[in-house]
Amino acid sequence: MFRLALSCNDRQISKFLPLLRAHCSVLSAATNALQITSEGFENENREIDFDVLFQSCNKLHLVKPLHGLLVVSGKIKSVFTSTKLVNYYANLGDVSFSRHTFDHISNKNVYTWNSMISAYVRIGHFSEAVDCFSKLLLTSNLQPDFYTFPPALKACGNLIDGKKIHCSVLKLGFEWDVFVAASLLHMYCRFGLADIARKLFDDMPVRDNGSWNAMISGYCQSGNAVEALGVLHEMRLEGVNLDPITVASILPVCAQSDDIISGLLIHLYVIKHGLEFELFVSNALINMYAKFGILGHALKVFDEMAVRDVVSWNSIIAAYEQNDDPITAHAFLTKMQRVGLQPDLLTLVSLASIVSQLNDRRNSRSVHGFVMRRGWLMGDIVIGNAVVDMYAKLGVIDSARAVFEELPVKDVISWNTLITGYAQNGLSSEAIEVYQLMEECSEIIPNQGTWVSIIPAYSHVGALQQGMKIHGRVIKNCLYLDIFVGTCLIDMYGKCGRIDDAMYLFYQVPRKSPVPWNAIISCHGVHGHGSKALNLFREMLHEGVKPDHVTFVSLLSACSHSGLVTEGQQCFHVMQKEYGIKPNLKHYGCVVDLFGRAGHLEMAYDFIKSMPVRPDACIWGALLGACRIHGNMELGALASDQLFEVDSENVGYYVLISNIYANVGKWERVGKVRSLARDRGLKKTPGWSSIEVNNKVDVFYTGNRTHPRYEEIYDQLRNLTAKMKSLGYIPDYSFVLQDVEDDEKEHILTSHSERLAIAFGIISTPPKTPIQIFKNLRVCGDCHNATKFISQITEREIIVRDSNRFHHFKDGVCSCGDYW
DNA sequence: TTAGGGTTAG
Repeated sequence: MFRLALSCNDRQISKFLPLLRAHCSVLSAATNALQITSEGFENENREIDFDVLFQSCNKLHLVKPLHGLLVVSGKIKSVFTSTKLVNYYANLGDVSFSRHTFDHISNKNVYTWNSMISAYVRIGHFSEAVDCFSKLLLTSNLQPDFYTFPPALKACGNLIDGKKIHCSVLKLGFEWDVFVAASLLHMYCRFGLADIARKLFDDMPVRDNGSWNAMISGYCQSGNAVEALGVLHEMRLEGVNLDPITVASILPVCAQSDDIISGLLIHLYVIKHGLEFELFVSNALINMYAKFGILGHALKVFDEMAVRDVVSWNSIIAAYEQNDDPITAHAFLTKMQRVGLQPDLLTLVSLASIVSQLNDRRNSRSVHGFVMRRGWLMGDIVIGNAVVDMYAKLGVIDSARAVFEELPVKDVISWNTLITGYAQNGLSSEAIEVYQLMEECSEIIPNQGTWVSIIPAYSHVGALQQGMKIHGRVIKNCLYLDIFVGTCLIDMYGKCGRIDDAMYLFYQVPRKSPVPWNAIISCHGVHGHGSKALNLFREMLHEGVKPDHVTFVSLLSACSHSGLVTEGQQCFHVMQKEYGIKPNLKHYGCVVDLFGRAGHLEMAYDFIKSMPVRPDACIWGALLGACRIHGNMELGALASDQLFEVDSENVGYYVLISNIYANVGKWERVGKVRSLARDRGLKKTPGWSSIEVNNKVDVFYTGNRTHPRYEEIYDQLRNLTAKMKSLGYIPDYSFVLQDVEDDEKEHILTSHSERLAIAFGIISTPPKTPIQIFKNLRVCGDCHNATKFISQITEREIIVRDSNRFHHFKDGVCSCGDYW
């Protein structure tokens, strides 16, 4: 409309005015004012009274067309009037109209420029604001004033520009203007030069609340929580009262530094000084309580608010979403829409997480569509990353990848999200590939999140050498004392068989939280060092660290791997009685495993029957696994019946039960189970083993003949088998699950993936050096026996990690004592 | 007649 009006000639305009008046005539007071003004416009060649015009046109939504008419006819002579229009459009959020207006003002003054700069800043278009500021300096003959600097300082994107602006401030003598000074303080803090800010602050002749707030929020935004609280303390000592802005700045600091006491005291101050009905304050309180996990307090603040904006709603939604209550979070979202508030970008960020927590694949598509239709996916990286994360968590990793590829800008979090997505869906090789692609982008600098996502992927495929390289970089970045990175490294060394290194690292990292303890206990567990795991648990208690539910999973599983039945039972008891931890299905599964592995199959079954919750597939799976080890076909059949009722999709269980039948030669039943699996469209997970030689991971599938050195590998295996037999090795055909002749059975056993990997290790590493391999499923019993012989013949230490635990072979024996 | 310092995020 505006553009249309600009292209009108005088005749057209005079035709348009009566239409305008006719339109206005339906509205009384405003219309009168408009009528008088526009008559004045028509009859007299004088400047229009814009204030009157504004008031009336604003109500009628007619500012734009009138503005067009007035500009064209040259009625706006005063630069103040036209600049006012720049601000008018900016307040409407229509910065392109502001710019259009701005560009048509021929006699701009500094007020005009200031208005344009701050219009850009207000909507966050900082680079345009900086451009505008530079043009003011370079192309106009005007000088900036003290209104120009605060928005310019807010907009500047780097320290160099910031310092230039500071010079300009000094030259013009605005340094001690409280507004300009606060902006300078904030700018220096933002770019990590808090000491320069502090010096300026100390030198200020006059300080107001804004100066103190700038210091506090500056410290806070550069991550210096302690200093921020320090400034707050000084402020109190000088008798300055906190205003709503101080409170809204400091509350996130309390949350960030986990300082509940300060948070509560500030809330008390808020109530005492009547600040509790300030919107920003309430919103900040909700967020703080949510971070502390005190949802009751967050809800109380929310309930008592007289006015709520979209931030309030987003905050209460995120509070529940981030505290594992997606259902309540979603209920708030529905309420928010019911009161007529439109969700914004951050609402959708929460919704993406809610949908993935609810495992709701159908609605994930709607979220994606909604975000795309609004154009947010292309414009904002946070929502883009949230959508990638949503798909990854739902296991729809191809969609996650597709969204990732389409993001116009990718930051380190986008990459970390995708790497974690692959790793957590068991696709470690893909995770590693993506990480390597990321390393090729020079503009992306890996951070803590990157290490936490890539280290587990390396440890999953047993790439110790690659993992150690990452360890080196972590040390360089001083992140080795970070609890999360440290724990990943402990886990990696443990899973790669380097338990001493894991222990060394464990004693370096902070150990106040149970997280690193859980990792080291679990490491000892999978190595079959049950007593050591129990000792570590006692040490943990001695150091005053409170165990959590994960600690007991690690501990129970450690006991079950080492056959410590009594100790395991005690742990299960202590967990409930002393620590008040209600057992979940994982704990129950460990106990079933504890009894089952030790051969107490009836005890395991009785335990399942006594459970207060419905057993899931893992529970029956544990019993079935135990039946496989101890060859109990009857109980195995019972377990599998129950299993297929709760989970008929997991192919592993079909394999287990068919193994039990094959073991006792019931080939007919084997055939039945297999065809059942086939009918349900399930394919057996192929077994593979991997080995890392010279920084490269080689993967072998059973019977694999595609490896470039396969002939040498099979030669090596033939030689070994001959030597093994002379030492008393007898192949155990019960591990061959096909009904074939004995010759063929021996060949099948020899080409199991674990044996191919071991043979490859023997031919490609120096004699007598240790070999470490990884198997994705459980190691086969015959291979276990064979490896004992191989370790004796080759005088090598052979470490095999399977999906269950470690087997450490040396001099013809295994550390697990054949208990696994 | 324009300005500072403020709450939510992957």
